[in-house]
Amino acid sequence: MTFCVDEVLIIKVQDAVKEIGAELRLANNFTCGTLRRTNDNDEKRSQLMAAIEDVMLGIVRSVAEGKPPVLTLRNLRDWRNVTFGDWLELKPEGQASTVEVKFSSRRSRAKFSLIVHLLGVIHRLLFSRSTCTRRELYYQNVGLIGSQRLLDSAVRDICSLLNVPAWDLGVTTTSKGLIAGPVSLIMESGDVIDCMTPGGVLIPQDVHRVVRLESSARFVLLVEKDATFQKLLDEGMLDRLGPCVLVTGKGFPDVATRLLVRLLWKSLGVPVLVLVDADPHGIEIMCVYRFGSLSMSHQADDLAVPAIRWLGVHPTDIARLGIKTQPLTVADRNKLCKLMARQYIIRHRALQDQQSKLINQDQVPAGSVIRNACEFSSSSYFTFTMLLSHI
DNA sequence: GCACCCGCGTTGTCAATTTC
DNA sequence: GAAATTGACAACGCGGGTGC
Repeated sequence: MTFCVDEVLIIKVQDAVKEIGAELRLANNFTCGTLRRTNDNDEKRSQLMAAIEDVMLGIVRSVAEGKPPVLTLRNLRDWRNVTFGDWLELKPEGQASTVEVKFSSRRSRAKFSLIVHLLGVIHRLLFSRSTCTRRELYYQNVGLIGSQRLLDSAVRDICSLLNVPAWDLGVTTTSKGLIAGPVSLIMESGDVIDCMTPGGVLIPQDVHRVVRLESSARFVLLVEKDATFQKLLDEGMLDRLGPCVLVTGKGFPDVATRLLVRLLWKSLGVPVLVLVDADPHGIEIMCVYRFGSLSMSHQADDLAVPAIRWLGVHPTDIARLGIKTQPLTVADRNKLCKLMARQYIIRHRALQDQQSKLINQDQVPAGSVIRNACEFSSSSYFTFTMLLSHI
């Protein structure tokens, strides 16, 4: 059988785009999307500062009345606290189970102090219209915070308490994702980030300040690993697949990457395809992009892209493509069982079937299929092509 | 007052990744 | 290899409630 790799790649990706129902755009037709109105910012900032002052006043009142102050937060670690529509969503106050952070309790006193300290820092950030990364916050007061993990947890709790995303509070995370392709990000400041750069560009950590996108892309392709991302660029896939945008979160995607993918999908209206390994972690990474995560369930409507299409590698591809495998470990099986209990897997029969297949065959690919496929030896290139032809 | 149990918070560990 | 980002879970210890 003669295989023309270029044609298969191009035709099959186009088929996927058509199948999803999006309109294909001609290469020179630019799509523009306006994302946010910046004149809302001052009003929102004032509201947030008032909300923080209310929390502080509540604490002061408790102390004045001789009562130990308590912060009541929705529990962000309980799967029973999220509902699933198109993505994971934290139940509203009154319906979600809560945790109480009490100053009177020896266990939670440190957390209480940290949250109050951070509320003060955030108030100053809002007042001065500045931003700060979590890492910067951590190093500003290592003694009080203790560990980066505690800080992350406290920031998430504050977001849940105030019911706003962290970027609205001026707290950002250092981004690690990359983007490449015919897309320009126009920032609030007027700066333009051109992503048509060899090797891609680092996704800005202030994605929330992107006010406009311009692109001729017909689809967005998410890849799990940076090695795959670089290889696809080196092989000229941006041209060979047609105008498209490549994005990688380098493993589990950070907030900025997820936010940008969501913005690309919403503003350009193009299909989003994802390429991950056929192992429990690959599936979980795909689910984080598609449905959001538990601990960020209070911000999922800004981060989840429910229209994402799983391009592969599917567990059903393992036998069909003759991929080398190794037995599932106990940890793999445990991970799969927990994944299968999640609402989004239960609701999506196709995902459930793929996971069942993985458990039943008791095999996962040996090593990274995606990475190996992108080494582009004649046989692995064939494997990669077959994956795309499967969509 | 003591023993027991449950829930919660913290810590450690593991998974993916890259950079230095 | 260490340190950084993200995700999750298990184990442990402590506090508080309950029953005797």
